[in-house]
Amino acid sequence: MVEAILDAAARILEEGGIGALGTNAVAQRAGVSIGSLYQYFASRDSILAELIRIDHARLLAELQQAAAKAGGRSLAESVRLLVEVGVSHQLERPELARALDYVEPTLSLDDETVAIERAINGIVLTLLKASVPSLRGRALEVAAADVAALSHGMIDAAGRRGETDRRALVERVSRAVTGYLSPVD
Amino acid sequence: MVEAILDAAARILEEGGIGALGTNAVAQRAGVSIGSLYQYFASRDSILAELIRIDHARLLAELQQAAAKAGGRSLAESVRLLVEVGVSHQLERPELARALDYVEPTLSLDDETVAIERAINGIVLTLLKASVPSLRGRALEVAAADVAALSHGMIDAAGRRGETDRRALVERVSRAVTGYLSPVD
DNA sequence: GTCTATACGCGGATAGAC
DNA sequence: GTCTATCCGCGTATAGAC
Repeated sequence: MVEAILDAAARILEEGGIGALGTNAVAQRAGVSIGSLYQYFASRDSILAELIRIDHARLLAELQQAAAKAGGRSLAESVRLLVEVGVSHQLERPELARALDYVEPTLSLDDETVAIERAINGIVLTLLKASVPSLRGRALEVAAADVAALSHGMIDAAGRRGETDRRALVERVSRAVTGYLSPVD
Repeated sequence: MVEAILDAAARILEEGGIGALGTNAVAQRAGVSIGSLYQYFASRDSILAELIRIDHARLLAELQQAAAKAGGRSLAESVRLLVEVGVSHQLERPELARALDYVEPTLSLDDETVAIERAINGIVLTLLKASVPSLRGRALEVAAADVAALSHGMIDAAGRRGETDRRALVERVSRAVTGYLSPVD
């Protein structure tokens, strides 16, 4: 039931954007009544918050796997592994990812989601710390934010253009990241 | 009058996001009645479209100036000049820029706005064509889209974090762009 | 637990007075 | 041309039957 509602909400989001996500639409799409929906979700926003939590949790798990695999390898290889995760995650459902990205800052997220986001940021920080020792303190944090933002920007734009060649995209994003980092080193 | 309405709409957008932009709110903020508003704008969306048109026209004008100034200089210097324009444009009113960015794809824009966007893209294409001769055809277009997207991603994220040091940001974005392009050359 | 029916408010848009 | 008043539809959320 909860599953059906979240699934319906995700589909509506990627087809019509945030403006199309109404409780009536979700209930109808999920094949349940509006009354039943409100037994499992307190509000429309709580549906969105749950979608975000699940999405981020999946991303974190994939990143942790990739980070474990990257342990000890070169910066270029490590970057590639993490970028692969980001690309796959975003290109799987580009419209959905984009809609969630937009709405996320406007929502009050629960503690668990906040913790997940901190953990994701931590993975990038750890990688940079290990691979680019000259980066420390605030410069390290800025660099982590920058590589995340430039990767995300490129991947999101590629998704909007309908790009489907993940290999090529991974290649270009990895190049941008290492290019950004190399003069620092 | 038109001016007052657009100004009010812009302020509401940057304070409350797209969800707060209602015709009633705009009219009240502008100090005019809802009836008068509808004499100058056919719908809520037409207000948004006009905001976007004006914003893009200003950006284009600034980019054209920068491109003229960049003529003949090195790739690094040319990139820096254009990035400076992008950073200044976005950091002037970060929330507004972000809201317009999001809503833009969902609107049906008039021909003039479309032409402006093509012209903006053309400036980047021209720069890359002149500075990186090895880029041609589709690879050139992809590279232009990539540098625009990675710049925009970094600048937008910096704006969201409240970063105000434009020099430092210009420096980092320029580094990312040239880093992305250098292995191609 | 799930349904139908409905209350409630809000936002877009219009009518008509001045 | 600008105003006030209002219509209308939609979306959230709830009440109450089954």
